[in-house]
Amino acid sequence: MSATLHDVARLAGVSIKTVSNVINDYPHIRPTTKARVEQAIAELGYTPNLTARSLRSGRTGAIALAVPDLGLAYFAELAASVIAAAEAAGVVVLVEQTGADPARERELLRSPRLKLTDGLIFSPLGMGQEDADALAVDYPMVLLGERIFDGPTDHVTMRNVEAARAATEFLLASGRRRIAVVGAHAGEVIGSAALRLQGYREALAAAGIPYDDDIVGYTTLWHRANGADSMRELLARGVEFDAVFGLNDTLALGAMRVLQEAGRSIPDEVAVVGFDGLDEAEYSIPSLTTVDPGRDWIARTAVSTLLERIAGKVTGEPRLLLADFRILARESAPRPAALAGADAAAAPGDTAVAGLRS
Amino acid sequence: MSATLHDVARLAGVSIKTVSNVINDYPHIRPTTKARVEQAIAELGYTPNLTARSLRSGRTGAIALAVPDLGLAYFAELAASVIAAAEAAGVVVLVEQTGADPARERELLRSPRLKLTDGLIFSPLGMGQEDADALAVDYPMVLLGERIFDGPTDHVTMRNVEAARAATEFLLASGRRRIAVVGAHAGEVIGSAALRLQGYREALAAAGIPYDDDIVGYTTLWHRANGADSMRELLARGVEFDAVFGLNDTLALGAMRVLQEAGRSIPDEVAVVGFDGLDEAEYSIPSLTTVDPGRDWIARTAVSTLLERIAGKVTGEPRLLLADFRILARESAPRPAALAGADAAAAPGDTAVAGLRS
DNA sequence: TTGAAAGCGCTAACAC
DNA sequence: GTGTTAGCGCTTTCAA
Repeated sequence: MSATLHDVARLAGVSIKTVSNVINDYPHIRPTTKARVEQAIAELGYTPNLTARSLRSGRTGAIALAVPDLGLAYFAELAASVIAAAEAAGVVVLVEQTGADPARERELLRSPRLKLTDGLIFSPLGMGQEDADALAVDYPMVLLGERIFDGPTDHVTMRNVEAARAATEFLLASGRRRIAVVGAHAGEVIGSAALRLQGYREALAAAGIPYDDDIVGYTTLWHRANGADSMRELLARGVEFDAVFGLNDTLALGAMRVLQEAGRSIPDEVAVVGFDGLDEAEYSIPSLTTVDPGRDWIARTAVSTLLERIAGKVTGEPRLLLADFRILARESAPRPAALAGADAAAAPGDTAVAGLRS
Repeated sequence: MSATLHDVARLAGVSIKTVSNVINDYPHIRPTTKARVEQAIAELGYTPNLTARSLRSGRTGAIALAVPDLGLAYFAELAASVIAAAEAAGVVVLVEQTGADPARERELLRSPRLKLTDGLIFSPLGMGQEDADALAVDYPMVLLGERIFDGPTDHVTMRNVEAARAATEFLLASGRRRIAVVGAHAGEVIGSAALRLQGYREALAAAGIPYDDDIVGYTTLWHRANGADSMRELLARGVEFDAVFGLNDTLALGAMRVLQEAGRSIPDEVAVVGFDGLDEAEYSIPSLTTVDPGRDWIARTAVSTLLERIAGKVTGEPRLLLADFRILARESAPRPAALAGADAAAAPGDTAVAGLRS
């Protein structure tokens, strides 16, 4: 089978310690010895056995990422970013799907399979604030999302309230006054839906516009079908609105479809804004104005934060790290003239409107 | 730190072998002994150290999945299916992204990081037939996709030619005669684009319709923008067509957008069919008729085949395993009456039209 | 600058 | 039925 340190040492005529030193770039090795060892390594095609190294060192060089489902575009793109960031740091990513099931999420936290990794980036969708204690695990962990706050671990997330408020203000600045919402969750206090709805309400309040629950569509899930169903229900009820704020892009795309079927022109009759900055929002018809909540920054920061904890470089209190956001103005809700000055660097064809320091 | 077998053995007053026996469900243990050990395990919160077990047993309980990019919907959905299938089998999945770069793909095959896994499910997009030899690795591997055939490993893939031919025949049966293609690759012989184009040509030939390269759009990538660009170019050239076959769903969705911008009604003036059976094809406007190439079966089969090789249950020649496909008829190209009898079980709202035994 | 040897936590012969 | 023991391949004191 595969060659071991002993094989290399024997061939090079040195001890395994010397070979180990060469592999680990220990500085004080005589160049001739080093050359001889490297020659032997090449000759045998030796690669270190990472399992053995892990057992000895206590580090695996792998991290785990737990998301609800890679079939959900947001989490697929998040995972892509996390894996890319991890690779740049030389670690590998083990991906788990929890199906947004709180029981499976809790179970995952205690799973022995995590022993194969040095730490976990955890994006729960089923667990809630009442499960905060379950996050007190004995391995490094970084929490994502907005299901649980003030937990015992580092937490990297987005500015939901501010970003949703900015999206709403964007519509208000466009002259819209009856802004429907798609994707609210009844009774939720924290969680993406509640926080984004709060931002929406803050913007309305600041503009002196009363909140009207009649134009708020409630859904349980955030799939495209839910956005479509919710919009159908709004139309069926005959309520009036001149804009729609989809609490995520998928909902907004579903709602947009139904609006078009119903013959409402976008953005003339109804402007539509989503949330998530999904790649596909750029290619819908019409292209979807959306809030990029800083997904890529979140991924990179989650990885670097986790690796710092693993390395023991940071040992203080759990930190809350918040990403910048920006509004990507597209066809479904063009940038109002009033916000023209707020332009900033953005993807070609996009117009960045707002951003906060993290 | 974490408790070990020794700790448990000491607490239970037995040897570590007995503890090991209990953990591994060795049958011949006295019930009282077993109970005592289990009590000690619970008391200490013992979980086995999988790294140590791996070193000893030579198995890690993890497999690797290498795909181009999780940002591509097809691969995200494939990964979701693979992870689900692996979890059902009790193994965990380490996901690598190669960016479809042939150099990175070749490098990955020799990466020591794979030592952390028992085998690899590899979906190359950059490597080609000329790299077949590079697939001769010394660990179990299952190949996906259609970049390389007759390689030294098991290969699980779809019936590209037959499925594309069926999609084209579906359009022909609808009375379409000028079927444009979006996403062809110039000079390619194998690979998804070439095989699907071949199926298209076979269908035309069987129907006695001459192939016309003027209505075949060539692209390098298969993103939505490429489908849009390709369609724009077709429209600009003023060529006539009454249907479009997108060589994947993403291309078809991009093309559909441009058709709508140009005022061509779908499916009346132009029928559109995609390929991949992506979830999002069901929610576009109009919903997209597409070929489900059996992605879920491919994922499950890849996992089970790999695990069989790992277990050494199978040792024969490399196998080629082909998935069934079916056409999901939707709004962009309704099922022609001539194919009405071919209906079969399918997702609600879908109409399955064709399928082959694997 | 290099070597010898212990041991990470577990499994699996082999003994009793 | 249960205990002893020898490693899996590596890192890491400690000596030389």
